[in-house]
Amino acid sequence: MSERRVTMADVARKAGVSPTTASFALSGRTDMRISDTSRQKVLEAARELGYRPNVTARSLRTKSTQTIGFVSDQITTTPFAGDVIRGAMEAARERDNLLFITEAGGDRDAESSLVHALLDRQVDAVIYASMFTRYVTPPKELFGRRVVLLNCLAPGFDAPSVVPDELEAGRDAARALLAAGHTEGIWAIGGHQAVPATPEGIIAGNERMRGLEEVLRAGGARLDGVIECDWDTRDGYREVSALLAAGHRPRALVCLTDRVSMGAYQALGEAGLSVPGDVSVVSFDDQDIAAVLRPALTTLKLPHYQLGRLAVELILRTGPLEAVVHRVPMPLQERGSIGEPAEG
Amino acid sequence: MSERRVTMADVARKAGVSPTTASFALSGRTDMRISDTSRQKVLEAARELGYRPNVTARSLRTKSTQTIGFVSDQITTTPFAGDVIRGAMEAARERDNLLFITEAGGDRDAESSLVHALLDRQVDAVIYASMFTRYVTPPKELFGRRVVLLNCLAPGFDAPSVVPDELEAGRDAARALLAAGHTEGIWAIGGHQAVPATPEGIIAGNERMRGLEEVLRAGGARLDGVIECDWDTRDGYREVSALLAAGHRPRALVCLTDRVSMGAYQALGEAGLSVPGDVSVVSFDDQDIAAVLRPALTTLKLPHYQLGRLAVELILRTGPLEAVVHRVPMPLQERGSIGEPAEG
DNA sequence: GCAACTTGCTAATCCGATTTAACAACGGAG
DNA sequence: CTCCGTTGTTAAATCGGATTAGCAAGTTGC
Repeated sequence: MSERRVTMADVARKAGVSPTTASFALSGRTDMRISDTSRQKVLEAARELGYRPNVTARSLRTKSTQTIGFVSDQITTTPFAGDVIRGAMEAARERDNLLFITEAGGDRDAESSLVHALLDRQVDAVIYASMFTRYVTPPKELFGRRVVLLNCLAPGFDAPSVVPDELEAGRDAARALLAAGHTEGIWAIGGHQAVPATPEGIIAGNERMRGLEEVLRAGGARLDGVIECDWDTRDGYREVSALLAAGHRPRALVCLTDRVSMGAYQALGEAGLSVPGDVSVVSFDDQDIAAVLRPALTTLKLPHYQLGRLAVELILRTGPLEAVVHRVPMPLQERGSIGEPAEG
Repeated sequence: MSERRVTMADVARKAGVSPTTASFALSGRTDMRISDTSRQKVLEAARELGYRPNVTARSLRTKSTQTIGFVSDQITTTPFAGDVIRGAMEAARERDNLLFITEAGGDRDAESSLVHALLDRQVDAVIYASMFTRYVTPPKELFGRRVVLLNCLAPGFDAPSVVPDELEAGRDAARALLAAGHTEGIWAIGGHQAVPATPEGIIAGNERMRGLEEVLRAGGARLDGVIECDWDTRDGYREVSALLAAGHRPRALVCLTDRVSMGAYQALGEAGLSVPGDVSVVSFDDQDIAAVLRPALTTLKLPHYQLGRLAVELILRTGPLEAVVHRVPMPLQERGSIGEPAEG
């Protein structure tokens, strides 16, 4: 990229010392004896020439490129991507690292090819990311490499995972309802089980429900029903409409995702029921719509930024990576959709 | 990253030739005479050992890292980011290049620091991107470097720009209305001028209006009025409500962005006017909401993916980059919001 | 039969750093 | 005065490839 860069040799020449001395002076190693005067001369020369080390050349010897590869199935479409990448990027920058961002689009061959491209560039580690929490099988090229699994799990693959703490989020949803006084008339919309159209429910849905049921039961509250459905707005609308049409009068809805909540709002509105006056709603994910709904939705936020950040922080810790599952808290975004139980 | 890689020396040894011969055989250069038998032996050995060249080491000599840096002000929040990056990434992959993605968050110091980090890693070129079209001053570290400006303009800075063709989009909006028979009762909402809260209007707003007015006039149509306002949903709602309250009865609205269109829909709905039966609406940007509004919005799409793709394609073309402004067409997304003029 | 070319291959350098091994110069101990 | 240990510095090797220069062996031309 044009204009010869200043090299260490240039600095050494200007300072009147050998490249070796310049190297030691610049790296600031104390185990090699460099006089203060030499060190000053080198530092001064480097400053004047605007010297910056060539990371590529250095890495040839040191084996460290201060570079991390990021491979995901999808970075576009989803609201997930931006914040995860920003979290990873900021953590990387704090330690003078840079990120190669790639996307395989779910294609195994593309994935292998991308991992090769990353390894050919000697990345120090690879983040293997999924856009929703699920089980994955990383490409064989990653075996034995320094890898962190982001938002996914791979039993048998020797690497740490970083995932949202869905179980605790389920508990927190229950606690939020209990704290507002809800003990009956509670329904869950979206259910434990994933149906094919909602693969993101496989892990998230199950754990949210487990946590929810555990704390409700311990708190002496009752879950009147669990409605299984896909995780889209129309599903929430349809199921809640049906629920009301069947004569049920819920006091609180636990919607397994914000899109379902949005559908629930529509159904409740049509039935003349207000949130949270007649029915409280607590949700999960904190997607964009959560804040713009009226009333704004109380929801347990997927900690995208923190997931990205922690993945990089693990990588940059010294020492080998342990195959542990790190669960990142999903903070409760308290907004206006939970109230006291309606009378009657 | 663990496990010694296979080097070219390994391949040469296995093939029983010198590293030099192996290098020539593998690079497939025809100007160096290598016998077919030697070439075969080398290729065979490389295949068996699973040899892959070390791009980092190679770049030390060749000066090319097959790596491009991407610096933007913001990659999160905005719907812009995902598609731009995907376009850039896919174009890069087609030519065996990888992207360093960085975000400066509008901070000049961070920007300089990031550019340095990129240059230290010997990137072949840098894409300097803005999240909305505007004039920028790239950091001085980029002077004399191979740079493409994405979605921004920098007069005096010797680099090509890639921007949406807003002027032609304005013309196309006019053509779409003319084609449906509209010649009067046409109002523009969002105006030419940017107000402080809507910096993205500075360039986009002006050019869209210029194109619109030019073609409407040439087509014998009349623009009844231009309403200046910020580019948010509430602004569209307020201005269109006011317009109707003042007794005007528009036949077509040209909304300068989809968010304004959404507000206009609300105002029209409240006034009992239907789209497109009573009032046609044409818009710009094609944000997520455009497709989910009822009726779905006919809008001129910001070509994010194509912008990213073209930026990389320019960089990967051989030869010097010319400081030309490349305008990428904004395709008309024909949906349901334009109809024949209402009788009246 | 000998110079002039080809052909096929390799030794040696280079790219820009880091790191190992060794070498002067000096001071103190014996 | 020699031996030895410090101290400060540098020559040389190394990392993994690309590239230049040159060297043998075989062909061709006359």
